Amino acid sequence: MHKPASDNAQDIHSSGLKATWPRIRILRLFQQTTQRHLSAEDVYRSLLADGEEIGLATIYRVLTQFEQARLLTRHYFESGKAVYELNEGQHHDHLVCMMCGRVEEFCDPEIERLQQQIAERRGFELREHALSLYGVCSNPACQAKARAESRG
Amino acid sequence: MHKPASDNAQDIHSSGLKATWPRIRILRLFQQTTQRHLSAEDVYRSLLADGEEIGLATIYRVLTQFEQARLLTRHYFESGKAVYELNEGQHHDHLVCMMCGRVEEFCDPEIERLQQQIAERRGFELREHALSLYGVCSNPACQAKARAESRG
DNA sequence: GTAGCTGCAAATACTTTGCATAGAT
DNA sequence: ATCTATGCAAAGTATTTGCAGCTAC
Repeated sequence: MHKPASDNAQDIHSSGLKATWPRIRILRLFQQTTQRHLSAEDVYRSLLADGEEIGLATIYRVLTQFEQARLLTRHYFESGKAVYELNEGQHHDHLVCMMCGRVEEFCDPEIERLQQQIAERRGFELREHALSLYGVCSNPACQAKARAESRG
Repeated sequence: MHKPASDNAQDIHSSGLKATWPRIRILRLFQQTTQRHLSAEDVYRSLLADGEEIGLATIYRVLTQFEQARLLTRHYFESGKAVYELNEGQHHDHLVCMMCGRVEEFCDPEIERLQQQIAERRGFELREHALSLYGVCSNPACQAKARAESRG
């Protein structure tokens, strides 16, 4: 049985999940989109725009399963709603623009080391962490918006 | 007009809010409780247990106002629901036990400095940040629970 | 063939809002 | 007296679940 080079069905299958069409499409979306961080609603609308009508309930279920299978990771970003991103093994943190919502990623080994040290010193066995920086990005539109808000 | 030494009505009043009974009780709860981080529901139940029946809607409104007035700060802690804590001016980050939910606070100037540096380097004007470490605390019950879970 | 998956609709959890009444200054 | 706050109930968003039919293996 031959499979296309970029077939993600294997990734799904090796997580103990059946390689169904909705799952293949959802995973592919994360692999191909330029917008790395997507909410359930974002996924629903993206697929719909692509001609795939997949029920929201299914999307929520699949995102949860993918997170448990460590294909995706989940974040909250102070927004009260979850966003997911492709888990590519390498840990990283986030820098979020409060004006346009753009998210950049970074990883600072020194910060990682200090975190580990802090946890140890307090008798915690560190399992994971979330560091998000919020600010205003270099886009002039964002800076203008920020000024307008502070006047507001 | 005299007021008791620890009267928090002033704090409320100087934020442009009327010093009403619900507000006084809610702020006092944060000032006196040992559990620093409370959700709206937590506040509702604490006050109820104390004989104060204050509507949930009011609690949500007051928490939002207090946050805007910078008397409280809000966090999400990856839980999908907001928790608030007293804002005592000094910034700090959080260390959360994934087993018992206990939250410790810490502040590491070196991490703060590195964050600032990372934001600058990418042209972001840093406004705020959230760093939460998740792990298992030193309580033996938590460690046992962690082992049980990993056995699945 | 069968265990596991999907869609739908209903349920749940958290939070916000409209409106009439009550309260603070 | 006036402007604001509260309580209730209803609406809104985000997410989960029960169930009957469909699909991958």
